[in-house]
This record gives sequence, C-alpha cells and structure tokens, in this order.
Amino acid sequence: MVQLRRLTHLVEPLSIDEAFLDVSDLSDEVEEIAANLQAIINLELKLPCSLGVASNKLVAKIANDVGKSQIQTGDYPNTITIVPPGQEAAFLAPLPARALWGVGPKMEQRLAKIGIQSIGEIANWPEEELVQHIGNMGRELSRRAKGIDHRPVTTEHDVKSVSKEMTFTQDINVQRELLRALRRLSEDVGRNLRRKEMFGSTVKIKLRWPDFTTITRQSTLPRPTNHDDEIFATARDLFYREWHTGKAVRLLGVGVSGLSEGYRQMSLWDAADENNNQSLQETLDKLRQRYGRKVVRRGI
DNA sequence: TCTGGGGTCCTAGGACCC
DNA sequence: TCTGGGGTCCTAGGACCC
Repeated sequence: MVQLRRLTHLVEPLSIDEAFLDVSDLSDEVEEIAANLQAIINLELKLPCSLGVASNKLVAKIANDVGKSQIQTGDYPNTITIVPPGQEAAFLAPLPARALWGVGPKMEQRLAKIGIQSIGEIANWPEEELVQHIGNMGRELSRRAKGIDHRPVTTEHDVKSVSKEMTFTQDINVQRELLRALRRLSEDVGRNLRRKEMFGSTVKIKLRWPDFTTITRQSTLPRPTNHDDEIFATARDLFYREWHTGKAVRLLGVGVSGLSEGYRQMSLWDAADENNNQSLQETLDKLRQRYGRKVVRRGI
C-alpha cells in the first residue's frame, strides 16, 4: 500500500493484497502509470503484480481477473490488462455471467435457467424482464453487464461489524469447552473493538451443527458496548437458547454490529461501576499485550 | 461439494408505534 | 371499537465477496 500511496492518495484497499487507485488526476498516460507501478512492486517487494485498467472499478477489477486467468504456464501472473474508455460493454460481453460481481453459484444457475450464459446476454435482456425473473438484483446486474459503474474510489469505509469464529477440529459437546471457546471469541471481538475505539449494540452468535446446518442468534443491547464480559454474557445467553447438554457443535462464532465510535452513554448510577470495569478491562488488555493471552485467565 | 474466516448486502417476517 | 397503512427496528437466513 505504501508503494501505491506514493503514486496517489486515492487508494481504496479491497483486501490484503488488492486495491483500487484513481489516477485520473495524474498527467501521464495510464499505460505508463501501470507499467511503472508494476515495475516498482516487482523490484521493491520482489512480488508479481497484476493490474487492470479501466474507466471504473467494476471493469478494472474484471479486466484484472481476465488478465490473470489468461496465464497458461505455472508462472505467477504479472499482467496488465487495459480496457479503453468506450470499450467497457464490448470487453465484458463475451465473458461468462459468473465473471460479473454479484453472480455467484446460485445466481449463475438462475440465469442459466432463463438461457443466460454470458455477460453480453445479461446486457441484452430488457431490464424490467430481468427484474421479473431474478428480482431487484436484475436491475443492478443489467447496469453492471453494460459496464456502468459510477462508484468513486473511496479512501476509507466504515466498518459495520466485527466478528470472530472458529471451526473445531473435532465436534465438541462438552459444555465447559464450548463456554471457554465462547469466552475466548468474545474477548477477541472485544479487543478488536477497543483497538478500533468502537462500540457495538448488537451481539450475534453463530452455531454450526455437525450436519453443517448453521444458525445465527442475535440480541440488541440497551447500550453499545466493547466490554468482554458484556459481550460474553450476551453470547452465552444466546448460546443457551439453542444448546442443550450433549449437543455437538462444529463451529462457534461471536460478532458485534451496530457499531458507533467514541464513548458510550452512561447513566449516572452506572458511572462508578463503569469506571471500575473500564480500568479492569484496560489493565487486562495491557497485561495480555505484554505477556500474552494466557497471563490472565477467567474462570468462565 | 463434504465445506476456513471475516466481512457486506439483501430479503422477509414480526413487533411496535403513529 | 374496529380497521388500515406506513415507517422503523429487530431478528434470521442466505448469497456473495476476498
């Protein structure tokens, strides 16, 4: 990301190793910008790097996917794929519908049922008919299939939720072990929230049974929190709504959403208690940061 | 196909209030 | 007292993304 931001501050990270750049303000030709950037990353990071260049994020992303997929040998892809302005729809048309953002395995099947295989076929369908067959998503897909995407490159986006889950190597049906896992997940989520200086108002748990069916249960708190104990207590209540002795669990997850920044509202009579909790939590965080997670353990 | 983890967005039903 | 509509929040599940 450092290398990217040297080029422009308009960098939107997409994942750990992908990002959108808006280089429309730079005076150089895009071909040149792309080639230089690739060379810098190859040289400085000793890593391959593929780029897609287009007039919008949707087409740039797909162009990059296409470029990378055309590598025949076992080499790591190090490609540059450019779609000139005005060529967006033509570039997308022959690609399989699945290449479009928002088309996964299920949507691919639904589209196939009405005879649509390619992005071009989506673009050619009357939008309203598409909506009749596949719902509101049809409107969005119709636009995307034509290469239309007006979303700007945004340098920051709000985090909407924080969660942590774990799949057990073996199904677990021992209450004590499950609660210990739930406690640990709650602490991870709490720490993550505190690191971001955020509070959340809705606690959600995720349970997966050995047959792979997965359920979620959530509960909204009267006030936002980022305290381990509060998250855990809520998660535990939710857990007991679905779990009974002996029931085996494959996966356990804890998440918090409804996030807000800053300090939570406190009622007056909570203040003293609150301060104690706060300082205890901060002390625990510091101890764990210095000596590791296991330095302080709670009895579930 | 036998399935990891952390996210976002959409839909749909129900409760509640005006 | 009955009826209806609309808005909002909460909950649950599912599709999709990297």
